[in-house]
Amino acid sequence: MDSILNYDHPFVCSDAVIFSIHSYEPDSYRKLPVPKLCVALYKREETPYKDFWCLPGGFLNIDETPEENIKRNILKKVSIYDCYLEQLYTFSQIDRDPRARTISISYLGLIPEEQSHKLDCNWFDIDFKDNNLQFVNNDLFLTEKNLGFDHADIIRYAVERLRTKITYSDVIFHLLPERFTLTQYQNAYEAITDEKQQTANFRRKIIGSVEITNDIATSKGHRPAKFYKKRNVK
Amino acid sequence: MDSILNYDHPFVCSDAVIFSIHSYEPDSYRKLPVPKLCVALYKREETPYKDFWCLPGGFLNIDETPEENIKRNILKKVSIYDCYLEQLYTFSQIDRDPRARTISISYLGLIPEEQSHKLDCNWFDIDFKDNNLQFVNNDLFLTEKNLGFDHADIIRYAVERLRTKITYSDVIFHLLPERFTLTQYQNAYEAITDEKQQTANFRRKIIGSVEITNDIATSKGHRPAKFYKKRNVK
DNA sequence: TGAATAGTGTCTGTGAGACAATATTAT
DNA sequence: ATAATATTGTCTCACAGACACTATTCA
Repeated sequence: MDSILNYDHPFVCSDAVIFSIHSYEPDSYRKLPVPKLCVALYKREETPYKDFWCLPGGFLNIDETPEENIKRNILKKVSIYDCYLEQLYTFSQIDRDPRARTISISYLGLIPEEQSHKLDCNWFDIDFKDNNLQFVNNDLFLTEKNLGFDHADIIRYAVERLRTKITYSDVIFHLLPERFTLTQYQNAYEAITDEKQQTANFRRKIIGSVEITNDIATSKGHRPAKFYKKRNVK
Repeated sequence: MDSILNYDHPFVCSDAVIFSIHSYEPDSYRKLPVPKLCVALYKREETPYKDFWCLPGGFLNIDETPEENIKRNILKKVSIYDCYLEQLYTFSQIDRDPRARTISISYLGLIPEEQSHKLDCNWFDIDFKDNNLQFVNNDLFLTEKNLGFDHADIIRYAVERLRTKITYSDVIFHLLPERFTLTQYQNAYEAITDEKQQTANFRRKIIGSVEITNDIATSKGHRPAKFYKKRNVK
């Protein structure tokens, strides 16, 4: 037993890909009409990868679980104190960290737009150009090469997981407010898949997962939408 | 940087849930007519969990990847030198190993029946009683409590993953021989899901994933089945 | 009234599920 | 012929996709 206790073993860390949807209303500071899937990044201030943009995360202490660790680190690095989180994949290329041998337990996180705007955190819209991700925050434009470590790989993997998962689960509700219009729902879906849906078909597909409320959206110059909420029955 | 290099950090290990399908032909040493999903276990010879049955796995060295590590350990502990493997989940309860703080990167493995019989390895049929797994190898009967560590949790998780995955992917072919009858295919599917399929419907569902060969099975007293193989086009 | 967005109707094809029937082999 | 397993046919229903249509608000 003691023999295992002092052999040279890898370090463990966590990294989280936290997504939100940013809508950019026409009356917003930007004129982009398309809702975008976006990700929370922070700029590293130490070597290695100083000044590169990274996913929030950090080294796992001996007395904490990876879930506790990632929560601690997303609060510290992107100011998010609460969001949906699920384990994604464990990345373990030998050379993924130049400081030491590390493996990273990655997490997928989701947070609704309204909450995301309240945080001291840099959100980057994700553009899917060919097969390469690009990241945009106002005037800041990043490619995969501007990200530290293997974090572009992790984000790519997280996008795939999210796209798959919205087809058979309810996770998309973690990106929506408590009450939402079906257009908001469809916008979120399209932002994730990067594919337009036909409204009538889309609504038939998802109508069973929501229930209508008595609230009605305010709008200008057109018919206002009804608000829905997640249906909680199985 | 050096500061990270000597802090007390968790150990990393791997564990593999390797499945096969055992058919038990009526002329076999057993009279069970139902094909069974089974899992490769070995009996631990050291503390902790001495004499408990465990998944093959071991501690990750500083210079190997988890994939290399799990391959090394399944060869050492259940004599499997080659099989399909994919990462499953990383288990990390604080107290999962009484020796030290460890996290385990788990893998899902699949191996066809003919290969499984050639190995020096104990295969346990899995019975799904209520919500509790039971494991049977001839006269040996195990419940979840006879397994070491959190390995019953890991097996449970692996079964779920496998059940989900056969509905949208081709992984089931890793449990079948190169050439197989559609009855073999259906048997494997039913062993995994623990649910009977209607043959006509099942065949229509999967017929696009296979192509027929010129070979015909040998059989006694009834119509022989045609052999199929995996269709390799996309 | 018209612009703008919300929301619905209909047709078609595909595929799953239930159930019944036919086909082919060895004895 | 019969037993035993392989293999196919038919009907129904649910749902996805394409596309055209109607509804409601404010200016």
